[in-house]
Amino acid sequence: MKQIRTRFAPSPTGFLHVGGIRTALFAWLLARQNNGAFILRFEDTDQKREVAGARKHLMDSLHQLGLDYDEGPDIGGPFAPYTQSQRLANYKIWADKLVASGRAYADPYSIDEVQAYRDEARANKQAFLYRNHRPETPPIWDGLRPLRFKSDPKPYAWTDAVMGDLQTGPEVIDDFIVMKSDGYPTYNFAHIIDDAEMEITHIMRGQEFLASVPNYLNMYEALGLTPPIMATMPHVMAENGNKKLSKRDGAKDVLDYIRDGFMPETLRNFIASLGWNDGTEQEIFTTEELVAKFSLDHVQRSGARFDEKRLEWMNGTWIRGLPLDELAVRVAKYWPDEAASTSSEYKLSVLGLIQERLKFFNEIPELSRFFFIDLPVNPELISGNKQLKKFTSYELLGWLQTARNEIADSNFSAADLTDRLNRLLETTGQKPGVLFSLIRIATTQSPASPGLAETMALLGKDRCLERIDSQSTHLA
RNA sequence: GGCUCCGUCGUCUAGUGUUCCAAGACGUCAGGUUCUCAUCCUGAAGAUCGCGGGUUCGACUCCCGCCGGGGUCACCA
Repeated sequence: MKQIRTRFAPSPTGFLHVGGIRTALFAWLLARQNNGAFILRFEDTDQKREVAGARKHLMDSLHQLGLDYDEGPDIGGPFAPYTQSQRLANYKIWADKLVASGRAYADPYSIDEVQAYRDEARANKQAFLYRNHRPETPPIWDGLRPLRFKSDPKPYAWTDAVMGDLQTGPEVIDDFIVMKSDGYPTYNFAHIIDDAEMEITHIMRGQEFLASVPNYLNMYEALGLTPPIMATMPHVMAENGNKKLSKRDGAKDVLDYIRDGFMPETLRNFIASLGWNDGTEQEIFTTEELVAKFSLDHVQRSGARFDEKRLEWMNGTWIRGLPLDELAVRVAKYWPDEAASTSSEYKLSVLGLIQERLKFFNEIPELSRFFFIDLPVNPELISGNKQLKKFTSYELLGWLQTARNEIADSNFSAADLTDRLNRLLETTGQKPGVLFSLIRIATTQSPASPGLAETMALLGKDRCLERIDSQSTHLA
């Protein structure tokens, strides 16, 4: 059996959002699952749209998501180069073939003339077809005019690995441009040549190309090539509205998610779940499971909406599933500045306490800051507390002093603190909701914290007593 | 407008003719776990399967029409 070869072929015009990376992920999964090859190719035939730094950014995105490619612009491979602007000679050969066989001709019209035809079609509420204006005696192609495909309009029926059986009539076939007047090929032509020369077996691409497929089929015929298997992915839609996810509408760079502390495992799991499932009710998939279970015929035909809440939930699940020491390695650069001088043992303990409430790594500073520095006393924490605001400062101060005395000679193990805190409930006659809230606010100056005893144990006696004293001074 | 794809809880999905007055997950709400936040557990609300016709003993599942949404009709990909 022929080796399965898939490719991801972006144009270096910007970053990759979730919709874009999904196409890459599916192509990667199919290759890995079949022991095939995954290829990266840059489609840079429109120099005007090129964005500086986009190539590197694209490769970084793939690397950071763990979608390693076997052949590509930077690493080469048996069919190098993998950048279209470096393959101009290849396209020229095939274009000449087309001319020689009478299947391509120079476009004699000016841009304005073609536009006039287009406007006319639009005014008549018809689809524009260039071939309705196909010149009878086109000039010799000199490379300065666009070269057009002389299409052979006919109906097509084909099978898309995702969409199933599809068919169209001859009215969608047209004389599209093969070579632009600047000497570069169009995507429509170049990708066909490259995929053939690079022996690509499966083409995955977005739904926006579906309408062009019959034209490609027509071109494959004219070139005497066998089309690869085509798999059309439904769109990933933006959270609001009915539009597909796009940079214009604020789609986020996948690298931003990585930067915010979403794990690659999560991203792979989540992005795969947008439009694919294995037919069961499983939600969490390791990448190994994804590779083993992925299949094109389980890819959804309808568009999927991107839901960031679900992403956060999934990342939290992945974070909780990680061994503490491994999590520590991953979050190393997410600690607040104030943690710089603390030991890794201390940070590991903090991490142990906040692991279960972490949704993404960037939340670490706000969740952990009070473990590293003394936050200023914030009176609103008490005045805004439903339980505490009913009491006078005098009452609160009294309980705080009682508490201070009780814990002053504790060994500050979590167990001992728990005992003493329980004892305090009896001596003060207060509910935990009152007493513990008070102590928690005093020792953390934060609206929320991990369990009180564990938090205090980790903070240590000196810090706790000092903070209780600061709070007391404010109440007095 | 032509062509084309899609249409199950707010969201992601399960469901390929009789087991579905439709299942799971996220989110939401309520309760429990000696404080908060989170986790975990329990429960609730939430889709007349876009609408209307067929076919069939039986349809979310097949067929037709309609409606709604998307895509495309570039010397962009």
